[in-house]
Amino acid sequence: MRKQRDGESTKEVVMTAAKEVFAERGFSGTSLAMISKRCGISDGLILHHFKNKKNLYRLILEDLANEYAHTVMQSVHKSDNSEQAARDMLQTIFRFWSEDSLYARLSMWAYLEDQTELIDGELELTAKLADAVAQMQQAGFVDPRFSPFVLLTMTIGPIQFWMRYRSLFKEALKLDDTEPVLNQDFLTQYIELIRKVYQPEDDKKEEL
Amino acid sequence: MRKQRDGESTKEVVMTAAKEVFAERGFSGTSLAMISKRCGISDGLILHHFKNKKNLYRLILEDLANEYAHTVMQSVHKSDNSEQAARDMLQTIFRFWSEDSLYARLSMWAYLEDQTELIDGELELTAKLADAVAQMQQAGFVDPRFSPFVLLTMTIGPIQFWMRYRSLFKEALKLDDTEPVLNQDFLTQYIELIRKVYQPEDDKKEEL
Amino acid sequence: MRKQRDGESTKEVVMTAAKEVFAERGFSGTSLAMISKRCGISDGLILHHFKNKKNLYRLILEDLANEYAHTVMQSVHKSDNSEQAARDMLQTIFRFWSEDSLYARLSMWAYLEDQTELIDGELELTAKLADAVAQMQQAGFVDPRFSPFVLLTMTIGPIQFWMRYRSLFKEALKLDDTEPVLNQDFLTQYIELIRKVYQPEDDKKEEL
Amino acid sequence: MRKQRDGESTKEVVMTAAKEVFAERGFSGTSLAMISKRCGISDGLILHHFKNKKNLYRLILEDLANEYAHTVMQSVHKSDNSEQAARDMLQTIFRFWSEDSLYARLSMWAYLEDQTELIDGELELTAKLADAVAQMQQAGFVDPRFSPFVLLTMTIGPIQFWMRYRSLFKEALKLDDTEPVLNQDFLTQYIELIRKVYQPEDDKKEEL
DNA sequence: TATGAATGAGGGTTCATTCAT
DNA sequence: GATGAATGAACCCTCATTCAT
Repeated sequence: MRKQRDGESTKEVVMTAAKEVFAERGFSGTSLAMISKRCGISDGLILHHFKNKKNLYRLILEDLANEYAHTVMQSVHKSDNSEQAARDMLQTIFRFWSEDSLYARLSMWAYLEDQTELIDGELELTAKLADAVAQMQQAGFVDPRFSPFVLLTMTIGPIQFWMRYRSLFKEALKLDDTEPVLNQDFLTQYIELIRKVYQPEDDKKEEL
Repeated sequence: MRKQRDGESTKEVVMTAAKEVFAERGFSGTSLAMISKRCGISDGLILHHFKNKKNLYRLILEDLANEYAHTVMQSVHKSDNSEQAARDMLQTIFRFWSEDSLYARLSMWAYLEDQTELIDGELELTAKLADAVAQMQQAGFVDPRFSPFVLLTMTIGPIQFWMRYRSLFKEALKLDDTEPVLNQDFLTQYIELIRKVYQPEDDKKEEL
Repeated sequence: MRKQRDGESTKEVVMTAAKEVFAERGFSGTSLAMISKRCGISDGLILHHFKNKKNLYRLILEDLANEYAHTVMQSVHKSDNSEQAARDMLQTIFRFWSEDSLYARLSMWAYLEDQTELIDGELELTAKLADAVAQMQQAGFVDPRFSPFVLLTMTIGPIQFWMRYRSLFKEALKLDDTEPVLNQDFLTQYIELIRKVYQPEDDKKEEL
Repeated sequence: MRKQRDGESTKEVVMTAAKEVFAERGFSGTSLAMISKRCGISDGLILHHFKNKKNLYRLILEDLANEYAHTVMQSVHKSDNSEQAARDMLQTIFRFWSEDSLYARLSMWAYLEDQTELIDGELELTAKLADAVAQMQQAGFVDPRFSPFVLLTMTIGPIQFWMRYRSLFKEALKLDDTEPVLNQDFLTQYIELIRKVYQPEDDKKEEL
């Protein structure tokens, strides 16, 4: 029994719980009863505040999409085309995907369940990132032979893959490191490889 | 009405239909009625053959895992550590993920829904692939500074990412090419980039 | 937000809206939310003023019953037993049923839903009308062979039937007239027929 | 628990019960639970056989409409334009409305709840009846000054009105007769009045 | 007076599963 | 092997009503 009568806080409590459950079981695997149970708020009240299940889901996805876009965008804006700036941006993206597994899972669910809200949020972001890459190409920092979206694919793809398969790797390869160590290890090598990927061929000659 | 009394063929028909529907809507988003409708076999009979819904799902995932492992393994075994062999293997993997979207989707569903059957199938495979990479490192074909599992991540991650986001890229970057063209285009650049990733630093010096 | 703090006007606004919705969808087909939406007053406040849904319905029916009784009664009282007076009364009843479809519908709903308030209102009225008919019989204006309540049935029954089926007739008989024309047309013939019904047999002989 | 496994009989049982409950409380006032309770068949099974509530309702209305149309039509076809035949038809209609109150109530509910199935059934019938009246007018049996649909209104309207208000009359006029007696009494007078209504003016002259 | 937060019951419907045929 | 009748639980949602503000 909830007698606080504070709609705004109730909404927040529900959304937090819902975000978790939706991340765990997806839209159709989640019942209002589950959310209700997790946050102790009757499903009737949840519907009262969010109209219906789909709408609640939509709001959560939008929320998350904004958060992601905002975080990444900020690190893009701060970038001054220096290598360090680029490296920082990669770390931001990496952290977002790795630290908040909610986002990674919800994004996947949304993709599979044809819920386009999150995806739409990533659309704009992708265009921006591609643009940034193109600029870096013009500035001569990035290998110009490859199209920006292929480079982006080479950049973000491994991060998502890593998030999904790291525990599998641990098992398959009988690695003993703890996950944070593994993560750090991966990140170091990953950044070095990304450097290789983006590096113009000319650089190598110069390096010699 | 099916009166053919042929259990085996019935099973196959059901599994084919179920594979499609499960790939589209996941486990909890799929009802036996949907499968029944798609293959024209009463849900009663489906249960008769497969005991219950979960079991049907499990069988499908196992089936698929075997198929994937078998296909990829074959291209690994044919490999003679030459660069061409490596390139062939990448194409095989790429084709598997891109041409049979069923596998890509089911694999994702299984991951999200904590259904380990598919993942287990990929486990063994991953170990094999990592092993192959290690051998290539020892043979001097692959940059030895990176651990095999990071290299694998750099290899397969982009493919999966591409599968999922290619239509998004098309929209975001206002690309006019048809999807097959886009695919081929990507594959070409991707292979070149992978070459860059795997290439030992020494090679570059030699190249000069 | 209504902050007028005028209970009386609020009540009226609610009742007007409620009357409409109840007339359209009956008691169990109407929700407080519908009424609330139509008049812009929160359902909490509606309950505050009317205690509960049933009570609101009851009040509306009573209201309407009074209005009907009052209107018809007036035209009965003005009657001086002349044929013209009788004709006027018929027109009054006809107009009430045809022009204010709210009454016709609510009366039907009330009957079907075993809500006796309206019916009770009509009870008293019916007795009065029967009495009037009896007096006209004694005065020799009306065929004395028939009991007043059968005559009333022959009088009001067709009106209600007409209200309900006129659009059906229009369609079934492919009549092109607009509804007002159809109504007027019907009324003219109807009054003539009612004259036939009430007319004492003797009159006809006299007519010759 | 029903273990008879006879779909056809189950359907019948459900429809009989549903017809009663729908007649009592209308569509939106009836819950599947009520029907389920009355016939002892789980609501799940009801839906299994009838797809959904609306469909069940529709089937019942169609059923009833057919029955009514069939009954009345038969008595029309037997008619040989004689007065006796016409009288028989009236009795048929009267009996249908008075004996099976289910029809009267369901027809009213359907009208109010905008369920057109029953009404549609009556449409065709009305056209047929109007046609029959027109023929009798041409044959000189019926007063030609009135349009058939007004005459029909004068005929059927009172019957429906009577069904609805007879108990009210009993109370208002303090009649002591039992309802069957009252019914018979009404029918006799009603038929005589209808005779008056249809009778051509000429007849009266001839009568003299 | 007026709102809207909160509840619990019940609405129609879907669904996996069992079982008689 | 094959069907579909039958069930009961769960699902999302609506609703009348209560109550804190």
